[in-house]
Order: sequence, then structure tokens, then C-alpha cells
Amino acid sequence: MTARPEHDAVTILQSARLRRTAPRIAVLESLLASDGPLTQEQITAHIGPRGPNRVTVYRILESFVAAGVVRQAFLRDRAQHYELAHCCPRHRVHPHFTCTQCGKTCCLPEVDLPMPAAPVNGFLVSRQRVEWEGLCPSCRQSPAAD
Amino acid sequence: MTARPEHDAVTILQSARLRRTAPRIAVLESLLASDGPLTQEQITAHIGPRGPNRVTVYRILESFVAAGVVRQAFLRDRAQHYELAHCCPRHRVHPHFTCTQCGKTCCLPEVDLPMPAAPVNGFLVSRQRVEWEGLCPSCRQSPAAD
DNA sequence: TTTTTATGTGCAACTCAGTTGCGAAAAGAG
DNA sequence: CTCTTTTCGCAACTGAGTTGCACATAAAAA
Repeated sequence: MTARPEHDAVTILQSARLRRTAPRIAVLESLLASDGPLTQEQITAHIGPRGPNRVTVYRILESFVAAGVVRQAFLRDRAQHYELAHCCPRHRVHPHFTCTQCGKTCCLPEVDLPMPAAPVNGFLVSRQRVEWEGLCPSCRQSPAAD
Repeated sequence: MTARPEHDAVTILQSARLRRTAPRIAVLESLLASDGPLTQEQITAHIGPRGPNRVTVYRILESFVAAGVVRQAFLRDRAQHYELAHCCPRHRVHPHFTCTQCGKTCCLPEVDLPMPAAPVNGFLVSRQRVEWEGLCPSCRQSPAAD
């Protein structure tokens, strides 16, 4: 879980000049361990009952977003989903995929979707967000599973 | 406001076989009069103080979505935004544009973004949602205005 | 190491979009 | 006009996220 330096919680905190506290490390490790964006509730559940207060998790995520370590990936079911920023460069566009069967969401950083460089109908686009819905590889192979 | 038949509230209700009540007509007319998706709060404000209860607006929107008359365009600031379905065909992909300066959102139905027909990395995509952020035409012309 | 100080954390209470249950009202059928 | 079904309004609730404040602690200074 601490193979590459940029995938180590303490290293990330240090290079972002953020205080390294137990709650922050725990939140960061939850995001590192996940293969997709997480909500506050999912992070709290992953850390377990001895983890930080949910307000603390919200504030930690807020500070991570401000520091550029974490990004607000998308909103679903009225809940914000957070992902590590290093999973894909800031200005590059990557789609988020949600499986309609198993409900899991993951980001596809290797997929590069073009964003219009010139204005479209007079609208100057500076940021793009793409959400895909459909069937993930495992649900396609086992249609009735899960 | 009632120029084209498909843009007339009563006609829309009749062809969708929905009871035509004052609250339904008022909600539909708000959406018809708007150039972009609206929240329940915006619809209620547009109708005015003598309009229906907010719970009623939610239920009306819910029934409109079920009937295919209205679509949930996107979620912003924790609020669902609704738009008329006839503004762009159901399965075609159109981006929603939000201006970072004036905050207004509109959909660009004339812009057709390609959706992958074949699976991408094993993920079979059946629906796409695209959000653009940037400067709208009027804010580009008057940078400090509004 | 100890002290100091700025920052982070936990708790309780709050906000606000959206939901639910239920009795009253009104639309459409006969 | 009457009956049945659907819709509406109200009040109370839910759940994600926020705020204020006292306490705790990481990092800086002594």
C-alpha cells in the first residue's frame, strides 16, 4: 500500500505541507486503497468505529481539496464523491464510469476525451466533466451476479 | 409562449395523459419560459407566492420525469435541476454549460458529442452526461458586467 | 526537553434539499 | 350531480453537509 512514494499517505501530506495527523492519514489511506471516488460516509465506514468524527472527515477533505491533493469527482445521491487528484492530471479530462448493475464507480484516467479548444456557439469551455453509465467488465461477464 | 403546439403546457399534459391542474400547468410554463434547467426553488419562485406548495412541485416534477416530459439535467449546489425533455432527444448527448461568471446554465442541444459505441477498456457505455464550465457569450463580451 | 502557538478535532446544534404520511380537495368518469 | 381516483397542502421527518466553540495536539520556538 506504500509502494510508490506518491502513493504513501505521509509522503503526500508532507509534500502538500499539511500537518500529519492520524485522521488525515486515515482518510488519505482510504482514498489510496479505493479504486474509485468515495463519500464521507464511505471513508468513515472504511476507517472504522475508532476513526475520526464525520465533521472532521469533511474538514479534512475540504483542506485536501484546497491543497490540490483531492478533487470533488462528482455528486451522486446527494453525496459528494472525492478522489485523489494524482489519479489523473488536473486539466486533463477523464470520464467517471458508474455501473448500472453493481453500482460501483471508477474513473478511467487512461481515456482521454477531447475538450473544445475554440469557443462552441460562443461558449468558451475551460473545464469539462464527463459521466458514463453502463456495464462494467465484471458485470458484463456475469450478468446476473452480485 | 404558446406558439408551437409542443411548447404549450396544456398540449404537453394532454399528450402525456397527465391530469391538467393549475399547479402542473404553472410548473410546465416555468420550464417552458426558462432558457435552462431549473430547481424546485427556482420554479416555485417563478410561479410566485400564490403558487403550489413546494412538496407539490417536487411531486409534479417526479411525475413529469416518469412520464418522460421532464428530465433531471444535473445536480448543482446539492439541488436537482430539471429541464424539458423535448429540448433535446432522449438518447442523444448534449452538454450542459455553466458560466463561471454569471452562474447561468443552459443546455447546448445543437452540440452533438460522440459517445463510445464499442466498450472502452471493457466498460460498455450506455449513457453519457457532459458538463462544461467556462464563459458564456455575453460574459465574454462584457467581462466585468453582471 | 519543555513551552508556546497555531492548527486540527469532537461535539452539539443547525441548515437545507428532498421525502413521507395522511386528511382534504379537486379532476375526470358515469 | 355523485362517485372514484388522483392530486394537493400541511406537518413532520431524513440525511448530507455546515457552523460555533471548547479542547487537544502537531510543529515551531525557547
